Amino acid sequence: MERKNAEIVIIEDEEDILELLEYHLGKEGYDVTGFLSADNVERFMEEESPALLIVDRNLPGVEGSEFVASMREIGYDTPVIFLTAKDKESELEEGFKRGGDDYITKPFNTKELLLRVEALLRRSGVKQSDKLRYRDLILDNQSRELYIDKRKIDLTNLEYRLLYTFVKNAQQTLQRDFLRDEVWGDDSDHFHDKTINVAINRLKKKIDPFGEKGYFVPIWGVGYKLG
Amino acid sequence: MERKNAEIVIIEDEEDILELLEYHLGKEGYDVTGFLSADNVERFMEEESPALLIVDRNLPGVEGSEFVASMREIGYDTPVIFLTAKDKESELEEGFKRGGDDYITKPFNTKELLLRVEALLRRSGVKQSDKLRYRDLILDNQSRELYIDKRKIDLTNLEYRLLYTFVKNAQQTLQRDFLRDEVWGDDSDHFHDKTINVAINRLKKKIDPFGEKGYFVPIWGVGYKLG
DNA sequence: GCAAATTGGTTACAAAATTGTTACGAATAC
DNA sequence: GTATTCGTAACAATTTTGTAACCAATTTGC
Repeated sequence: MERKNAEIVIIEDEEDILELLEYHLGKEGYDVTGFLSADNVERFMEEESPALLIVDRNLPGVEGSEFVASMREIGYDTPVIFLTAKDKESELEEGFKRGGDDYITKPFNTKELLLRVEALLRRSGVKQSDKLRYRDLILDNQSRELYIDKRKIDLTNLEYRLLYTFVKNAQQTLQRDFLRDEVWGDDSDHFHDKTINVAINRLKKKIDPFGEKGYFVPIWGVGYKLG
Repeated sequence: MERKNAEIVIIEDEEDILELLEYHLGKEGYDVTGFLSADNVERFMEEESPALLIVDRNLPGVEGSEFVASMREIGYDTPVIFLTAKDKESELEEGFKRGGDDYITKPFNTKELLLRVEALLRRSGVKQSDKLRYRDLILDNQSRELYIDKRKIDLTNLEYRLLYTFVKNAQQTLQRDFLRDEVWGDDSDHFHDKTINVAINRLKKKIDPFGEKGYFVPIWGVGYKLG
């Protein structure tokens, strides 16, 4: 069961460790955002609702477990894995008591960290996000949104279904008949010649206003293909 | 938040360790049942539905993680903490992959074990009885009340369920069919077109009388999404 | 090569589909 | 019996999408 693409926030003041974590988690397909202190994390959480927090205990300013406690206080139930160099029993207890779910001591084994992240996401019931990618297009099928370079592009229902069909069948030439059945539904009796053209045209304008990317390549007499 | 009296099953073939665990967990108020092998555990689980399993990896007969995997296979989602003398990375991975939630190596620190048991019970337990947040909305699921900026907003039963469904599935586009099933119940034969619209409309007016916050974004031809 | 034929591209407009709003009354709860 | 809740209906407002007309590009037959 894959749960990749989940959004993970890391709060860690040691930059090399932060980078290491970002690298490994990113490679696994998680969407990682790193912070060097807890300062702006609350605002970020309001906006993004990440699925998991990895928090260093020993942060500058507010201490890690204090931050988590205050998050719990105001109602956030986001799963937390504490990270710490210290190994003292009292600190461990404090971390759990303040709402931590797991505890990993530095230096940590990367494999174990990844396994614990996965296990915790599984247990806390994070919904698997299914995103489809094609070049710089990211189709988030849960929110039914299209992102290009992290920018959200509004699509109508028809446009979304159309683009989805193409991305789902990337590398293939989609015949007009296929598109009609798949996107418009095969019950349509009178199907105008240019309906597909116009729809693709409008889609093109939205995702590539300057016509420089050539997403849709017409295959003459057949249909279209992603390019 | 006390979660004592929870029923815990321990499967451990070394009798002295089993006794030690039974003693400490019992002292904390848990209802503990020990097994020396996985043999009769499945039947016990059918009868008692324990809240947590503590499973030794190195059991006589069926290996611990195999047992857990087979439990998962037939639908049990009971949280599992593995216990093992071994510390090899491959075993760790196998344990997590087969559905374990946590991993403690022998000899273990009793305090840490108790903390991890508590944390896991907390996480897997009363998942929905807490507070749900979305932006400035706080849904207290115990009292079934909505707070906005610490001010209580009275909602009807339907309105609460509707809002709950949205907050529970924030970031997702909820299709009309889904909302009908989830909020109104799937037994409704004649479901009027506009029922959802009107309900959302009323909810909107209550939580955002001036229509300045845009909580509900219509997704044309699909449904609604929190915005 | 060149013109005719065929297919795709573009634009504006109108129809169609969907959502928003309000009022009314039946059902339910108090 | 009164008040609240909620579904229904009618109508308004909005958004989307198909159609048609025309232009551009490509292929085909000669």
